[in-house]
Amino acid sequence: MRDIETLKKEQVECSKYIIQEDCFKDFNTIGGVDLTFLKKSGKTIGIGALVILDKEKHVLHEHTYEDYVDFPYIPGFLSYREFPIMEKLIKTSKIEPDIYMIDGNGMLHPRFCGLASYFGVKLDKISFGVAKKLLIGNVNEDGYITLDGKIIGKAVKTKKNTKPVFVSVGHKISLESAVNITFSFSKYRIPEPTRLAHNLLKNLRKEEEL
DNA sequence: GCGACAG
DNA sequence: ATCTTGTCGC
Repeated sequence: MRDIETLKKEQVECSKYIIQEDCFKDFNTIGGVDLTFLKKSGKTIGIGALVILDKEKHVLHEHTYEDYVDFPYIPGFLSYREFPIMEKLIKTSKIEPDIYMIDGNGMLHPRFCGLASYFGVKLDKISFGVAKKLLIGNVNEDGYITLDGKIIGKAVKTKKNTKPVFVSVGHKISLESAVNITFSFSKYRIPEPTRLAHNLLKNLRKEEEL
């Protein structure tokens, strides 16, 4: 595994290519991406899931991809643990969604390059992140999250009387659109795309462990 | 050194 | 994230 300082430099470099504007006029499908991990004979295995929905929240396609994982989880470096499988996941999918919703952060990151942005820039895809916990930054009264004087995301209440989710730009989309899409695909606290991807993995595991 | 810390 | 049952509450 590469040196942490080298990885930091790569993240800073990658952040320079992020486009915070909508590179689309409209879209028809959105794909939720999530991963789960398990141990097999001492080795860590990761399984990625992609669930594609239409605007009516109807599932159009489901796909999974499994492989070994060597990189550990280090806050701020999630990309190096999850991206390899995510890349294979979408490249082996028969259907490609217009936009990707990733379980994690985009620019809401110490070096403005979280998993959703890394994914978008590396694969040249439209993407944004939705995280369940705040990684960094300060939330103001309007929900906007700032870091070094820059707006890096927004705390969004997708469901009343519950904790917010943290939305941020991944690549080729504006924060406003990412937030609007998050709202339009929310039924529960976690928006449907990533929630269903998570459930797919949960059920997949329940079946093969019996 | 202390505390924080996506999944 | 994962290990884990029932249970209190909207």
